[in-house]
Amino acid sequence: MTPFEKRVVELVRRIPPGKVTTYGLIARAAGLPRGARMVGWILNRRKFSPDLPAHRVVNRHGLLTGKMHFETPTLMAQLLRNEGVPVRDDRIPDLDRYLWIPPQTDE
DNA sequence: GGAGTGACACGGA
DNA sequence: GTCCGTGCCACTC
Repeated sequence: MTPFEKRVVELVRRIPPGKVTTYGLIARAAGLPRGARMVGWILNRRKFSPDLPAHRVVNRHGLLTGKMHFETPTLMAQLLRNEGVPVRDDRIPDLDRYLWIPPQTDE
């Protein structure tokens, strides 16, 4: 459990329902501006824990790239819709509208 | 030690 | 909006 992983988990847990954020933003907020891939890697290891709403994390295009890593390929989009986030064709049309900017934890 | 890979981002066409 | 090439950090052969 590296400090970076902790920050990523903390940030993801802080994402309010009905909102989503991107790997790049989380990576940057966690202190690794170029570590977007690491975020996905960490979430993949942590899988989908109740304390880790990974379904609220999408890529910069609003595409649900991580859906394949959930219990079912449709679970991710299902959870988002359940929180009020419209999902069309495995992506969020109005991403900018539901985007949540994570706070800097790199103090 | 080196090469390949991944839930990505960015710039250019 | 899309596709392609490059850079990024950490992990696994």
